[in-house]
Amino acid sequence: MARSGIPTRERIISAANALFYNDGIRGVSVDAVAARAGVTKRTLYYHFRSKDDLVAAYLAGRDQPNLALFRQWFGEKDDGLPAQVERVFRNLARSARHPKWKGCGFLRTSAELANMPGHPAMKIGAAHKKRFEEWLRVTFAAEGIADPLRLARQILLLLDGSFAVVLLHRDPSYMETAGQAAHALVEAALAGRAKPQSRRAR
Amino acid sequence: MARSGIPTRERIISAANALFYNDGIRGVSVDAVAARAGVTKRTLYYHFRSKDDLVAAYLAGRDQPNLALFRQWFGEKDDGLPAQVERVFRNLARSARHPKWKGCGFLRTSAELANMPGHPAMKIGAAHKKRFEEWLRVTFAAEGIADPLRLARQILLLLDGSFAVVLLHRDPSYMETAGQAAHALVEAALAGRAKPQSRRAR
DNA sequence: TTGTGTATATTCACTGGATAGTATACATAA
DNA sequence: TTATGTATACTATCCAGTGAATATACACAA
Repeated sequence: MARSGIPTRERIISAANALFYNDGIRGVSVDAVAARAGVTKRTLYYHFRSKDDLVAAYLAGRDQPNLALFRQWFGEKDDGLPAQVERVFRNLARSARHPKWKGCGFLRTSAELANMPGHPAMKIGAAHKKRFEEWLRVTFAAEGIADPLRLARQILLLLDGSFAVVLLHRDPSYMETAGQAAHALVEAALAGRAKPQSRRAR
Repeated sequence: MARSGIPTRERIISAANALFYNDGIRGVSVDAVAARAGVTKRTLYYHFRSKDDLVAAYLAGRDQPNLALFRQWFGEKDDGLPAQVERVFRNLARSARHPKWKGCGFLRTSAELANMPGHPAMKIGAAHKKRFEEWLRVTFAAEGIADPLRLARQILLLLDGSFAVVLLHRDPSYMETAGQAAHALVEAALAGRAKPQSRRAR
């Protein structure tokens, strides 16, 4: 049972989240996670079979909240597809200005574990990005865009590119540049569709 | 002096390159680099002050060859800016199909060392990407594109995005998708320029 | 109400191995 | 003989994972 109100397992994942996101996987010891969670290492190993298991749980815990945030930014206003997509980038730029921001946890973990393609964390990261891509694809398809998967992937590429570039340069304005590119690509795709559907033009 | 023809320092950097690129920075011990270079650890520490110093040398050694490769791909044929830019992505996709490919060493290192913004490797990585961006900008400016820096950054974002995405999904076709997006953005920028300069249209 | 068994949850103390970096000495060439 | 380069052997620390015991909660019988 938990010492505080929050169950032990949740506290461990929360500690892992803070530490892994900030310092990377190999940069954080299991002892450090246990200490931050206020638990002994042996307790941690009661709840998680191994460090790899803990890493997987860390990423799994970021999946839904992340997607929800993107959907929220996108849906804040119904001001047309190009503007909605661009708004995601602008909000991301705002997040990236916070000093604790360290890029995308999924991408950073996959970069660190690139030599272990079968690692559970890699699968969770890939699945997360696929879910994001699929959400974009469905959204674009509903607007009658001719090749919604291609456009979804192009937006994803700009998004993940901006994670990488901003992490390197510490200059969030790249995210606004990416947003402009995304705006242009979506607009061009809308202009090329067969019959305008359901939405007034911007 | 070197045991073989190649000087010791070069052999160490070459060993570091192979190991760090494949397994990441924290995934490789100094002992492993020394062993691969056929040198004792003490010798390594004669040539490099610390592991961080070695990491910096590893990245510095990748800077020019990388840029030269991009320039070569771009310049293979003079078939118009959009096609030239897209060819870089297609060649990159071909590289990415090799089993030893593990993304961009600069981006992966920056992802791993994201919590050490002052690390020399971060500065070298940032400088490398800036040099690439600047080469694109100059190239675009010579073609009379209105906002060459913005276009250069958008191409860079697509490129680095494809590094990240392909590393995660192990699906190089994303690079071709990125190339198509880059093609479209360059073409749109060309269409919008004031007066067509120096080059026949495609 | 009290006792008892059992599964869950947690702790302390430890192991075996890896790791970054060093003290010291030896070799070789200008 | 002095600067450069290389080797052997060492230190101090950290780290993933484990063995064995203990504590708590709860179901159920007396």
